[in-house]
Amino acid sequence: MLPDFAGDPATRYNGPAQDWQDMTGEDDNQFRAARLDKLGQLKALGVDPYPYAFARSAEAGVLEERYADLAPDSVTADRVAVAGRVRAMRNGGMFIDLHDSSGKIQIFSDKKLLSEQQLAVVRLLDLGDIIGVEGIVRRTRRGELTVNATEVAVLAKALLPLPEKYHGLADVETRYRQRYLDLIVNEDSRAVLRQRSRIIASIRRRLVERGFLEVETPMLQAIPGGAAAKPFITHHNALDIDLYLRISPELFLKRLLVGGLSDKLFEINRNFRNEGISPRHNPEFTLLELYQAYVDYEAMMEMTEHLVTEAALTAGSTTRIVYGGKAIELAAPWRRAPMAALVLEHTGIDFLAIDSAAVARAAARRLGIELADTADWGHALYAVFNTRVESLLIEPIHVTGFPREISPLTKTDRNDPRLTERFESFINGWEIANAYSELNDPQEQLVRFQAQMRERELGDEDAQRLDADFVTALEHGMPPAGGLGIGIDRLVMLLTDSPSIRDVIAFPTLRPKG
RNA sequence: GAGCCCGUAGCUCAGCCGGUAGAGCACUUGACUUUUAAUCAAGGGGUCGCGGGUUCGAAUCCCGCCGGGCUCACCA
Repeated sequence: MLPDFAGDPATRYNGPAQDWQDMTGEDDNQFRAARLDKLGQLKALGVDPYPYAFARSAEAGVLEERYADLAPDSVTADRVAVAGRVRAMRNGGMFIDLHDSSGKIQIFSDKKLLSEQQLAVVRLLDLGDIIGVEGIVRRTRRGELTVNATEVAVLAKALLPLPEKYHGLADVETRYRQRYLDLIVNEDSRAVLRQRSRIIASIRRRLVERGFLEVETPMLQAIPGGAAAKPFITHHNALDIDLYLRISPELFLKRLLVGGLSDKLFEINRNFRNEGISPRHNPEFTLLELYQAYVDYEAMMEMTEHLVTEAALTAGSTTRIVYGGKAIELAAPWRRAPMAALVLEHTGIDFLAIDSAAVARAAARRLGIELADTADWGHALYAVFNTRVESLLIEPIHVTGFPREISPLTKTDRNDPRLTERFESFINGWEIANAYSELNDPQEQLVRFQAQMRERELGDEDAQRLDADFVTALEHGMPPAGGLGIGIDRLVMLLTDSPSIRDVIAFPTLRPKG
C-alpha cells in the first residue's frame, strides 16, 4: 500500500502528532522543576544562562599535555579560559570536574578570587550545565591539574539530569534513542564514533592520494538499480511520481565513467534497503563504491586489501585486530579461493562437475537447503556457499568465481562461461567487499537484465530491474573497469570490536516510541 | 515473520515460591575551602511498561498488547 500524501500539511511528515502544545507546560519532574527554579535565580542575578559565545583559550587535553611537568602544589601565572560540561561537583561546588571533548580539567572555586555574585552563580550550578571558566593554572597538592576560577560563566543551563555518573548509561534502548546521553556519559561510545570518522577519513585520503575523484549520485531514483534488494518507496509531489531511495549507486557511477568525468571515481554515501534489522543490518547503511577504468577485478583485490589495512592502522596500531575475542590478521595478501572450491572443501559437492540445474538443486536440497523449483545452477551453488561456507570465513579471503546468474552486472569469467569475474571479500564470516570486472558490453547487459526480469516474473522480488537508459549509456561506450564496494559500517564494527551495527551508527533505525 | 529473554525511582540495580516496594548515585536542606566514585546528617521522589484475568490480596502467577535485546528467517 502506498502512503497517503494528501491531507493536512501540518501532520503529513511526522507521523502521530506530537504533544507540542504542552511541552513547556507544568513540571511533572522534580529535577526539572528545581533546575527551572535555579534558572530563574540566575536570571535574577543578571546572568544570561544561554549566552552567544565564550572566548575559550584552551582545551582540557591540551592543558594536560602543556602542564604535564607542573609539580604538585604549584601555581603558575598563566591565565586560561576553558569551557565544557559540569560532570562532578565536590565540597559544595568548590571543586568541579569540567569535561570537554578533549578530556577533563578540574575547576577550583576560590572564595578569595570570586566575587559574591560569582559565588552565587557557582551555588546555582548543576551537574550537566555547560560553563566557561577563566582562571589561573595550578596543580593541587594531590596532583590534579586545576584552574583556579576568577570568572565563571553559565553557557547553557541544563534542565534535565544526567544518567548515573559511575555506572553510566547501560540501557541499550535509551543509548540509541537518546544518543547524546550515551555520548556524554559513555566514553566507549564516543570512542567508537570518533574511530568511525577517522576510518572514513583514512579511506577518503587513500583514494584521493591514488587519484580518485569523489562524486555524489542520486539518492532518489526512478528505477532502483545496482543491487538485488527491496527498496523504500517515496513520492515526489510536484512530478507526481513515485521515487525509490537508492539501494546502490552503481548504475550512476558507471554513467559518470561513460562520461569520462574521471577514470577513477568513488562515492561514500548512504544506501537504503527495505529489509530486516539485525545486529549486522540497518535499513540505511554506508557504502564505499569505487570504479577504476582500464583495470579488472584483480586490481580491486589489491585495492580492498590496501583500504582495509590502512583503515586498520588508522583505528589501531597494527593490522592484527581482535573481534569478539577472536584475533584476525588483516595483513595483505589475503587468501583467494573460488566459491565452488570452498563449497567442495566444506560439503564434498563439486558443483563444477554438475551440468544441470536439476542436479544442482538436488545436491543443495540434500544439505537441507530450501530452493525454488525454478532455481538455476548458479543460485543453487550460491545458496550452498551462503548457508554452509560464509560464516566459516574468519580470516580475510577473496571469494572468486561467482555464478553468472547472480551477477548480472559482471563480465563473464574469461575461462568459464558459467562464472563471472566477481569476488566478495569476507572477514569474520561477513561480506566486507564486493567487486567485479564491470560488464560494459551493452548487448550482453541487456540480455542479463532480461534474464533478471524473467526472474522477477517468476516471483523473485529482488531480481534487478531493467534500466534501459543505463543500457543506452553503455551503448555509448564504457571503458573496461574494475568496481568495488565496501560496507563501511561492518568494517567499522570489525575495527572497533563493536558487537552491533547500531554501535557504529550514531542514530540507528528504531521503531518510533508510541 | 517465528522462538527465547528483558521492561521496578532521573540513572545503575535488588526485591519475584503472592502479603501491598528498597539500596547506591542523582535531587532538596544543612555542615565542610584542597576534594576527585569527596564525606557527614536529615529529607523528598515510584500508575513496579500498558491493559485484562486469577486471588481476600499481584511488582511477583496467567493472558493480550507496547517497547527493546538475542537467535532464526529475510538480506541472492
